[in-house]
Amino acid sequence: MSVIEIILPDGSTRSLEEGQSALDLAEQIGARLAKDALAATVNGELTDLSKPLPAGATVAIVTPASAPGREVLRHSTAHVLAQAVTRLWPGAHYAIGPAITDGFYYDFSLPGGARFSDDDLERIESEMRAIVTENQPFVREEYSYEEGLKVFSDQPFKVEIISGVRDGASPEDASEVSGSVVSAYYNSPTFKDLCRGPHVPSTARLGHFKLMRVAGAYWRGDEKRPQLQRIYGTAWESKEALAAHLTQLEEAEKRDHRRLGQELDLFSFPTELGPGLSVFHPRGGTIRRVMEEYSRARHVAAGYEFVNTPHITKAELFETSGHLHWYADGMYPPMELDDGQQYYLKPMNCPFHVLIFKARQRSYRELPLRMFEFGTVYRYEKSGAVHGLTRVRGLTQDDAHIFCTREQMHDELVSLLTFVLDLLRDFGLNDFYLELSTRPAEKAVGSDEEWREAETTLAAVAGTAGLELVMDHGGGAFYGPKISVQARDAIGRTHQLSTIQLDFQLPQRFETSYIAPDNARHRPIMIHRALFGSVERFMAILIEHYAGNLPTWMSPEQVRVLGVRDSHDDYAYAVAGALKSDGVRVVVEAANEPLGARIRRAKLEKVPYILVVGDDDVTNATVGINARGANDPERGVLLTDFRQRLLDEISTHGSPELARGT
RNA sequence: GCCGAUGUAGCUCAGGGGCAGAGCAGGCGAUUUGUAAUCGUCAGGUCGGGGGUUCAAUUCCCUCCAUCGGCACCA
Repeated sequence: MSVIEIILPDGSTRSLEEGQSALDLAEQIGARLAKDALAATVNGELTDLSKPLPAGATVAIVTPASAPGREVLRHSTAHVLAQAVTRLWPGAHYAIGPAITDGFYYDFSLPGGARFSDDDLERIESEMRAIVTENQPFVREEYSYEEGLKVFSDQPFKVEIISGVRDGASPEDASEVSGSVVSAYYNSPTFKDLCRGPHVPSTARLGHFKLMRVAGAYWRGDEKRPQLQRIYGTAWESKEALAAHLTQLEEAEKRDHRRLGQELDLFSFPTELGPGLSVFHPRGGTIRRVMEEYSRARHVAAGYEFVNTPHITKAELFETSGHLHWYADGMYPPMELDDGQQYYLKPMNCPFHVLIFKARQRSYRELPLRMFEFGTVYRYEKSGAVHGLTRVRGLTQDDAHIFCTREQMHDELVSLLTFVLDLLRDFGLNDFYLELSTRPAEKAVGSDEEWREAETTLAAVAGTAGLELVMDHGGGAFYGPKISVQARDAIGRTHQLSTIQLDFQLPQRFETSYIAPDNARHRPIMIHRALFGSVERFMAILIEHYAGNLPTWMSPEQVRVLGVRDSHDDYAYAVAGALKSDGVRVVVEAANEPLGARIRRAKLEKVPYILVVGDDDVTNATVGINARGANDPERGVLLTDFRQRLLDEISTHGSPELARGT
């Protein structure tokens, strides 16, 4: 028997006999590692523990508490889910069941069109636990196409996958069916699944999982194909890791903007108005006003002109722009007037801004011409799509359109991108990456040359930001490609925020022109851009980012003053008056209740600064400061000092508690 | 739009074929408080809407609406 050398991740080498596996390697390294081992990476590729190792390979043992380890155990848990379902619903067809972030899912079609209900999850879960107890091995088998089709002849989704790869129709599945080899895993004589693997050695290695919910999902993600029953679950390497994940889900729920919007009295969705139509209460209205005022000031400084346009328009405008052709389904149906004229609620502001450009003849001297508007638009979102403030039917965009020459566009885009990122940072977001969305396969107008030029320009501009750039092929608008700024929030979720779109098409459709130095008409190009995207959605993202603890400059109520007894109320009002003269949003709550109760209420309302004033403060012109997120209150701070601290914090958009990490 | 779940007071929730419940919030009164809940009292409801079964429906059935979790969609 010949001996082979294996390289470990730290560069050291080990000798194994030919034909030995990663499990043998793990045993050689240590009993504990062998016990932990789930799978291996061989030359960077995940494989089963039992697979014989090739000579000279770099091998790492994959253990549960690692990203690849979790992926393997989640994927294996998905198989156990499928087996449990086939036991409980004989004749069930299973489609695909991958590992996903934090868990896994599996899609099924049940006999007789049966559907899972929430109660079924419990039954399925206990069946899964039985399978885990049975300690079933995962055994890999490989077949030719024809054998594979025979083995899975009673599973139509598997047959479709195998024959799709064989016929070259669905190359995306090629990894499950590599080359001409179909791979499958058996757990028991009764359950097998088409799968590229790898898997844990046995079901006994699983167990820290929980089924989360059932959902409908279209086969192949295609609305026109059958809807399957999807079960989502989460799975982890240990009881503790599972518990930590469930706790984290609860924490995320606590910062849900819909919940905080209710608790902090910011906004609501009166059922009288209809789905996706929000109203902002005074506190939410203040946050919104501060956001908008700050944005306006920055846009003025950046050379934008402010325009206003109506909410409805004749159909013709959106026929010319092309929106009606592509997006009629997403628009509110037209109002028909007596003379047969149709009017639409606007879903976009751009054509209006084009008309402003066209209102008179333009000279090259005016370019770049930057038109800004907080434009409220209405989109008929499908009923299942509306979601809090993040997906609504009436929204306000911080929308602007820049008209410039082709020569200007590159520099204009570069300075625009800087402007965008600076503004987002001022709102406390600072972890970004960029996405470049290119020409859609079908929904697109314009020539290949124009698209190429636009995409090349945007790619060059994106490169100047020094940020990670991700490609989103085919994700552009029908009239042009876009750069979008993606931001990670405080709990690591990413949100698509600002978009910058380059558009050669609308100026043509509207026959827009300016007079150039050569005294001839030239076509401007247009840049569409929104920084918040939608004011409503941006506010929702900020609320969740800060868990409702908005930085002082944005807080609806910045300071609340509490007298210890009602004999201190006069002083409390005097303190409030001084702060009000500084432009601070301050409220006094009179001493009708014990101090502790009033403090508690102010804390629950997430007021950044609670000032408590008593005898000492009246005498010494001081205040007691109980700052949001701070551990201990400060006593006896001179009012003049507090005013200065507060004004500094507000003007620098500071968030001391975020800095403290609370 | 599709699949599943949920809808009881302003909010959070209990109840389950036979008189509608709690805590918080709210009104009134008392209490005068130094850093996260003072006490008392009062009021508050077509049990999401409509239809059906029943002697009787908030409860069971159907349907519509809304919300939640997904899928699809997202200019």
